[in-house]
Amino acid sequence: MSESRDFLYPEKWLSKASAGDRVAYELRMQIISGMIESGTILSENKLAADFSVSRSPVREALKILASENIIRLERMGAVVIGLSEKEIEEIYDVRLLIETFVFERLARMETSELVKELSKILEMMKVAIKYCDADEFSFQDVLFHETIIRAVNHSYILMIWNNLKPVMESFILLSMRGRFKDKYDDFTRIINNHELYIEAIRTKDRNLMIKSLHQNFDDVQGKVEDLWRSQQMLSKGGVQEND
Amino acid sequence: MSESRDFLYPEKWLSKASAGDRVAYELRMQIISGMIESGTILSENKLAADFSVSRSPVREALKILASENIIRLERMGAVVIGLSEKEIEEIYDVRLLIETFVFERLARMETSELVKELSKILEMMKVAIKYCDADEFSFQDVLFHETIIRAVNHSYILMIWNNLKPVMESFILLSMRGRFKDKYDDFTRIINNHELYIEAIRTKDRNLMIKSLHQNFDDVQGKVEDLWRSQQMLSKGGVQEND
DNA sequence: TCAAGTATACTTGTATACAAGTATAATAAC
DNA sequence: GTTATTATACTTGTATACAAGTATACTTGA
Repeated sequence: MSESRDFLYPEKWLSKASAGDRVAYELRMQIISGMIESGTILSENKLAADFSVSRSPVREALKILASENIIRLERMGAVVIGLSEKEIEEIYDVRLLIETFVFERLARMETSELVKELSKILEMMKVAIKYCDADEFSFQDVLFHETIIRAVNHSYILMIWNNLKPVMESFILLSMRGRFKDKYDDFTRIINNHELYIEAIRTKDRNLMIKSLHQNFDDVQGKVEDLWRSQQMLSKGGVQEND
Repeated sequence: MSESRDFLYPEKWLSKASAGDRVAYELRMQIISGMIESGTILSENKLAADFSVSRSPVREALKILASENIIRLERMGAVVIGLSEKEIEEIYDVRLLIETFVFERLARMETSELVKELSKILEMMKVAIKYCDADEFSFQDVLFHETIIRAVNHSYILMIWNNLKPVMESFILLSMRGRFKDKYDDFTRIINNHELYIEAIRTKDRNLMIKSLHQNFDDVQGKVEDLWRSQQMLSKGGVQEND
């Protein structure tokens, strides 16, 4: 296949990565981009040949991708699941779940340091836009949310994030690369939303946070209704001291 | 070390497991039980020798345990994290998060089949109690919650569960084994709580579900306050249609 | 032409070998 | 005695080899 680029995943992000990680990152990009179609059966030997490595790192990569739910390990071969609309919605459900959880914790913490950190990342994002660097922009975007999540110091919430992150990162990366071509003005909206998010954290305004979070999802995907449905789910999560 | 049993994890649950899985299951039990102390540095070679397998399955096991957050892979050796009070609270946070999410979905579904399934599992639990089979009881207990989660067909929520499950299972297993010795009457309470849970699903009574879920956590751990704190977190998760 | 059995070319899982890197300990220089 | 350097015994990551199992295709028999 004569692709314009040899690797979909930014090579400079792989400087210290092992061969297994490299295979995982690249394979993930190929799956999420649709370059490898859902339903395809992957063979360890074939992948090893394609990537010019032995089966060991390939096995490692397949285990990782299986834990991320984008492939399914079966008796014979690994079946590609990929990211359909359903999966993307589900990822948003989970992001909404954990970021809402995190926000509740933040509301009881000193957040001035975090706000400063986030502002810095936002500046970086602006620079990335200025120089049309989609990859850098995506990196900072993911970092923005990771920084918020890390701030509450919750190892099992972080565990969920770590499981979700690679898929999200790949998805955002592909999405942003597309937008830098034809929807350049989207980015001012994205920046505004992130500013809203920071403001929500600063003032501990829960509603503002939910709003900006939803708009952020919106920015990546362009769908609204389902997200607000999830949000309604959470809003019904109250219990009126029935004890 | 002259333990009364050679393996902590029930061997009959490992009938189709690979050597890597076996090492993971057993190592996890040893870590969670405290037999291997937090801070211990595990060596691949030493573990391979201890378990009489090669490094390949050991590496696999360490990767699994690292993704479950009970060890941390570093440059030289794997450092045991284990389950302190903090981690247990965090696991409960996550369970509360996902089971609440799941319940909201269930509230909009036909649940008669699920209720029937859960009733069956509950019967099994009763039999396990009758015959003092702590392992079987734990198995059914975990299955009970997994059945509920699977019912909503949400692959990314299931992904979180799959990551959490082994640690939970081990923890419950150890906890229940202890109770069958000295706190036998705890089990009638546990059964009651599960009946409450089923009733909550049947009648789609959210408050009842939250109540029984908390009592269930309570049953495993014996702590209340922190759980109700988490619950309060969720209850403040509402948004008043600010759009 | 069709059924049954066998052969073959796959598959996974595990063991082992090796290369490259890192910490510890022992030795040498001062 | 202290510091610097070398040697050694670890470590991880990757490649390769092999055993056991499974699906496909082919052959053999009717």
